[in-house]
Amino acid sequence: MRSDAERNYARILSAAKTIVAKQGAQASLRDVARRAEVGMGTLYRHFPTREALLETLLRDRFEALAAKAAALESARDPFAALAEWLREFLSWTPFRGLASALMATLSDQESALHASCHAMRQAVGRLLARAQESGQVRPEVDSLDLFALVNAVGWVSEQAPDLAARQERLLGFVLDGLASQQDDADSRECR
Amino acid sequence: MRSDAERNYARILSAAKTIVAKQGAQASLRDVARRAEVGMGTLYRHFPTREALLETLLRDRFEALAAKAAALESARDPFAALAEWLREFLSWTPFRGLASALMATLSDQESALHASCHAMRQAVGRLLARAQESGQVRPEVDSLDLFALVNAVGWVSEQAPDLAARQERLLGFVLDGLASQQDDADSRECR
DNA sequence: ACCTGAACACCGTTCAAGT
DNA sequence: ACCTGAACACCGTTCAAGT
Repeated sequence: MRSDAERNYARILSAAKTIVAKQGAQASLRDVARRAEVGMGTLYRHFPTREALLETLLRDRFEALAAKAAALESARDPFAALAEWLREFLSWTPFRGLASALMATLSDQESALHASCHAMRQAVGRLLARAQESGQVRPEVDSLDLFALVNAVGWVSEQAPDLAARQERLLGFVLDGLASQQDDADSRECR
Repeated sequence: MRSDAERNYARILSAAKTIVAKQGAQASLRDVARRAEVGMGTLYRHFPTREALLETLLRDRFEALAAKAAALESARDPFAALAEWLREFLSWTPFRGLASALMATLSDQESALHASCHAMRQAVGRLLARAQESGQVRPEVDSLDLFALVNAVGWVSEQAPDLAARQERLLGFVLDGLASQQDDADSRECR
């Protein structure tokens, strides 16, 4: 990579980090180029799609989360390990629209973000399987359910500050819903 | 209302219904005006904001859902009644972005959609209270939790067709999470 | 190789000019 | 009273022209 290209690449990423944090995933790419003091064509040369740019902003974090999941595989309590990973996942909210961007990667197999997410999803899938083998999580739950629900909680938290404040609570409800149920529907009536 | 105004109002609504169903809540207002064969100023005269247009598209349904909730207040099983209302709520998916639009009304007290939603939220709040009084739902859940979580499930369903297919399943998990829990965290371990 | 920025086709919003 | 559509300031994307 030519030195001016390398410099521009770094400037764009730095600008994008700021602008996307402020404006969300739908931030103006023109604003990014302006802040990076770079022509629009330069931005497109380095990041052919908006998604490629977001992927570069997110990649490191996904790798870290995948590593965290791998580490938690040897935890004593598989359910607690799963819960801890999910809390960790939700604790990082780099910009509005993240939940939506992550869900979009499910359909779009070609995208850079899809690849970036895949290892992480595999790793948390193993955490889920362990929690199911130990009988703590309902056997019919799969990793898509889990990924969808945790992103749903993340999405809710993006919607309003007072909902962000409830994030742990809401995750708790969802986790209890995924946990093995001891009571059936009948016993719930008139207790 | 002058007769040409009345005609334009109806044409705009009809066009909006089609375009918004296709493009979602972020549909192009220009496309709506074009399809209605109306100038942009006419659209703005009748619907000063995008939200006002959406509110008019949604109002009847919200009233029906509020009425449904009121009717379910006298049901024998309050938990089943709540579950039925939530399924009914989720069964109607007029366009992408609905969940987001509904959540936005929470912060924006001035909006037309906020008013439209309020009666419905009150009504389902009473369903929730009944289910709590009967001991079927955890006492710490409030109606904002419930509204957030049901919209979260609706949002997930907007993200991909195979997630829409899981909507009932996901709602089931969430409902079980809100239901009174018989087991505590310790008893979940190594069962 | 890489960068620039004008060009193009869109968009939301406003408002002078019409009837 | 209501309607029209051009005008304005944006946007994403492309690409001829430069170095």
